[in-house]
Amino acid sequence: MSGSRSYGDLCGIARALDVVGERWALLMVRELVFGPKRFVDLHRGLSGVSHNVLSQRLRELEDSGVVARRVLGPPAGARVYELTPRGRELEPVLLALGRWGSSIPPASTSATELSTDALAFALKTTFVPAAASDLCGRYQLRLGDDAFYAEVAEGRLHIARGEISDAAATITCGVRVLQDLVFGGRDLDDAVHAADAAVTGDASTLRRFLRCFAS
DNA sequence: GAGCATGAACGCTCAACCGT
DNA sequence: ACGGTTGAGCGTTCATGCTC
Repeated sequence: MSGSRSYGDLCGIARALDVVGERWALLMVRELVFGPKRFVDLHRGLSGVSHNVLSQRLRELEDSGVVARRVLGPPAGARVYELTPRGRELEPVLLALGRWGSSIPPASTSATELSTDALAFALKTTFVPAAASDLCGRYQLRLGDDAFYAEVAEGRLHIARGEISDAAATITCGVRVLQDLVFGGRDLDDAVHAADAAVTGDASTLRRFLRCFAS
C-alpha cells in the first residue's frame, strides 16, 4: 500500500496499514523474523501467495524500509530478503497480534499445518511464562530441513534459527508432529514410539518444555 | 432499506521472459 | 537450471448508483 493505495489518514495506525496492511504483507514479515530467506523459501512458507503478488509485496516492503534485499556472496550468489531494523520493530506488534488472533477459531478453509516459521512464531506467542518459571535450558528443534533452538530462562523464551552444541535435549520431527505435541496434547512418548519423533538428551525436561505453551 | 446492475480493483493461475 | 519479474486473461469482491 506504499504505492497508489493509501488510507489518506493522519492516524499512525492508518499510516502503518498503508505500509503493512496489504494482503500477505505481515505474514511475509513473520516469515523473516527468524532470519533472511530467498524468494522461493518465502513462497514455500506462504502457501497460497502467487509469484507476482509476492514479488510486488517484497518491492513495496523494500520501498518502505521494512525489508532489505541482499545478495549472498559466491558461490551461491542468491538474493535474500531480510528485515531491516525498522522491520524488526514489527516483531512485538506481530506477537501481540498473534496472541490476539490465537483465540479466534480457525476458518474451515484454513490449512491444518503451520509453516516452519509460523510454528516457531506460534511458540513465541503462546508461551506461558508462569508454566516455565522454574525451567531453565536450551532445546534443539530439528524440523525437516530447518533447525531452531529455544532457550528458556527466568520465565522467558528466546527462539532463533540455528544449531547449538549444548542443548539439554534435541527433538527431530516434522512440523505437524511438533504442532500436535505442543498444541494438540499429543504425548511425547507416543510420538517417539510411533517413530514420528526422535529425542536425544533429557526427554523429561523436553517434555516440560513442550508444556509451557497455551494450546 | 432491500435488491439489483455495473464497473473498478484486486488476486489468482499460467506462461513467457530475463539475468546469472 | 535457477531465481525472479512481467503480462494476459479470468474470476471474485466491493463500492456505487439506481429502482422499487
